[in-house]
Amino acid sequence: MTTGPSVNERIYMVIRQVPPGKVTTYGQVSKIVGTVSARQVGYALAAVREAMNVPWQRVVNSQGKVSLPGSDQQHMLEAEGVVFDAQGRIDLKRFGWSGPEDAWLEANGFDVTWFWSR
DNA sequence: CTTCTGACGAAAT
DNA sequence: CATTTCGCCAGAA
Repeated sequence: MTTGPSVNERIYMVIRQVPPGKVTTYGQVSKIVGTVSARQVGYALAAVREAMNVPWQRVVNSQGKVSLPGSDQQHMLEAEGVVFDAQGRIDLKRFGWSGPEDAWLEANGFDVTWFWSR
């Protein structure tokens, strides 16, 4: 039997696909990975360390707000070109990530069904 | 081994 | 709009 990537590793794989200047949400990542809840994505991000090369700052909540008030998350995103409004929210229509390509999903063992039902 | 705790989201109330 | 409920990974003590 094959021991594939752990749940957290799968979550990191997806987040690493988010390009600079774009953001994704916990809910979006959970749907792409397919087998995890948004909460588990939060758990995974909490375990991220600098050496993992995971662009954790590009993951915001469904309201378009940063998850870590008081951190440099907002500044890091602004440095990539992401704009925040007066309420500290990001316009997901403009900066939201479209998601990985079907080819990437299939090449990495992810299910593409989430894409069909969007 | 057990218990605790953390970067969320959607629906119901 | 505020609050509650459930979902159930991984590391530390």
